[in-house]
Amino acid sequence: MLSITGTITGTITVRHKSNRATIKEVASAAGVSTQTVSRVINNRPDVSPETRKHVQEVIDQLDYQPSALARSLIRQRSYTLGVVTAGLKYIGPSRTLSGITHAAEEAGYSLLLKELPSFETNETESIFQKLFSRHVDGIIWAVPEVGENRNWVDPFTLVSEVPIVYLTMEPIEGLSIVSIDNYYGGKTATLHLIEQGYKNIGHIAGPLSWWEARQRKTGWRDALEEAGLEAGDRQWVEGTWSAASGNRLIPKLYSQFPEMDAIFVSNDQMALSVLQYACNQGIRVPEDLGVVGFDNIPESAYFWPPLTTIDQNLYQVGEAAVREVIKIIEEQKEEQRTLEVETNTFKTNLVERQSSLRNKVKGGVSGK
Amino acid sequence: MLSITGTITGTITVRHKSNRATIKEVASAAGVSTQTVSRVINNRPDVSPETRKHVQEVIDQLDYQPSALARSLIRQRSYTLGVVTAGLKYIGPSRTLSGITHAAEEAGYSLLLKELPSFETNETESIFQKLFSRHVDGIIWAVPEVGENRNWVDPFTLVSEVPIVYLTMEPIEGLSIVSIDNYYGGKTATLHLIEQGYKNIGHIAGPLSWWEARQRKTGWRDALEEAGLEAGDRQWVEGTWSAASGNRLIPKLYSQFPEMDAIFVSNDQMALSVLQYACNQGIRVPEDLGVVGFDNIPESAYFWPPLTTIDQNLYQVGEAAVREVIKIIEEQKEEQRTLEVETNTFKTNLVERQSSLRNKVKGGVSGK
DNA sequence: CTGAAAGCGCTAACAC
DNA sequence: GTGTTAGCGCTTTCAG
Repeated sequence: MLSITGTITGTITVRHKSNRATIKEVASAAGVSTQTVSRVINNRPDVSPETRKHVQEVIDQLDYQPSALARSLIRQRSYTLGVVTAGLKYIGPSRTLSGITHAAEEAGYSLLLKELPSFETNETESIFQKLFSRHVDGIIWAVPEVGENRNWVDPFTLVSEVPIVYLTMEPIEGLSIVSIDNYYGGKTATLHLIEQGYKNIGHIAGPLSWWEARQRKTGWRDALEEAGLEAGDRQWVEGTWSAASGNRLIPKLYSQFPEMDAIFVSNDQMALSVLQYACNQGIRVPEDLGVVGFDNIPESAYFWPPLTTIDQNLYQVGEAAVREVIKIIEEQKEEQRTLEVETNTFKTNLVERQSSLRNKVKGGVSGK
Repeated sequence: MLSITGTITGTITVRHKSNRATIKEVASAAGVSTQTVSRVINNRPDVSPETRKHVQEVIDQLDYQPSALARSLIRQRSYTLGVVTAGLKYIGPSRTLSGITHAAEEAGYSLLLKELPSFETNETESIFQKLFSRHVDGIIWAVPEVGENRNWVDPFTLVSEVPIVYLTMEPIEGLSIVSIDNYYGGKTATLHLIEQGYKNIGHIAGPLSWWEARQRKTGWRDALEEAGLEAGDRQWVEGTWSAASGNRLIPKLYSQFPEMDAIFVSNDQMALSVLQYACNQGIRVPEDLGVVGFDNIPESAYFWPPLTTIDQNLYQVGEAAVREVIKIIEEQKEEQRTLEVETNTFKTNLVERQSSLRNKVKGGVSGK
């Protein structure tokens, strides 16, 4: 899409002096050695109260701020985490990132951010190299597992360089992983529909190259089979996560599976297009068709009818990842040897709204 | 919301060696001085072909990667940009950030990310200090102008330290700014409704502490007044951007302004709740009520009816900000004196969909 | 073409 | 308590 740019150019005199005071300048201004200044800024005990006070005054006056770069170099510790993400324009990755930024801020760590150009890229090696060259203390690999994108670089080789926490992937022994239990989510959604009395439950899956999409689909299938219901191949289709794909696929699914009376859709965007289709075709939701989505995007409470969905707390996942990686970083300082490697899995929550409540009294809009 | 956490703990032997090769090691392994290695990795001409080849082999063999930290220190140039954002969980800020990451990657710059805990915080001073202490070459202040959040620190003082590009704010002479023309967007939306023959056009504004919300509202008002239509105070209400607020306010607006036959809503989420309300009340859109939103979120094409909205290319804004700040960084190396400080303003685009098309033949879903 | 010396800004280890 | 020396990993003089 073309946009017109308006540019107002004004020539103005600006000088970037960039005259940050150094420890040396502070030292000579205060008439002490750099060492003493160092002791003051690091709150070391062995400085006389008067000296400390005096040095502190000079520091304030010169607006001195120690260089984190120089410190990182000598301490071999940067208090910086590398974060690798992908698809920031989607709600999921950015929610996760938000959890990461807050937890990192709280712990006093800075963040070096890289966004992969796509979910499946083979540039992962160079991304890691760039992060290593900036001496990150740890890495959070916040890229969902898609296709072979976990296999470009051997994770164990990498972990030997620096602690790494992986997000959203199939648990592997020896790797630190934080995930949402998507299988549980898919199962919960489907069980809910079964409880509501629906018998013929279809599914619009996400792209099956995604681990999360496969997990959700398996949850759907297992719930049906365990309830003694059919879960055949004609009962599901594979989407791309986009509402456009849902829009395209829902007629196909109906033609394959005409008796369908409920549907578990693998994300809220695609569920939205199902609601739109239903509205267009005069199919009543939830009477003729029960619909459950996944993600609990903020809008879903305002769809028509309000969408029952599976809430996943990705913010929490981001926070947990930061805490986990920092834990490993701190531990490795002490005992150089064995580490507890954990897999943290968060459960999802069912958010019941009108789109699936055939039995109960239909209320108004309910938030999450 | 409470989530159950499942933790699988496995003790495993992992050793983080972190044995990155140094230039010294490469030098002695290759039997040359560190200086020669430095020349090779920086592609300097004055190395004999044989030496270069030999050194390069040793580098490859040792998997040597120069330390960006040490380089930054000595060169007084980090090739790192500070990015300050807020509200990453919203679609706008993360789209902008995505544009920033891609343009930065392309230009060979790393990104240090900070997210403000809220849009209005007075911690801005310390955020800047932290970025300075990491020697960022420039800063992108990607926080929308809300309330007094631009006045915590004098921007001119800051700019004297390091180049800064501000996003989404009222142009100020001497500051480098990249914005969307929200006034134009609001005007375009309203003119479109006028062209469709609507006469009584209401408005749900965003929170007026936001510069963008004020601009959109002024665009709405001016469009009406220039067309000789009324734009009184009873014709608008102030929301919070959330769908919940729209849901709460739309009855109020109707009671203030019963003859309303169209509405310009300041974002798509609130517009969604208007559509839901209309559906509930049996108000036909677009026949009884024309609706135009703002933002063009991906879902808006799948609302019912599909939502006419104003598309703003925030990805492009992010890219432009990176290019602008890098331009200033490079320029300041050469001529220490005068700089061209620019204000870049991008126009918005009207995306016509069913929710406002009373006159034209109603088609199906139209994408952007 | 190549190496030796100095130093970016800071801190660890040792003297006094 | 405080200062001195050395050096994190690299690049920039300046000799040779």
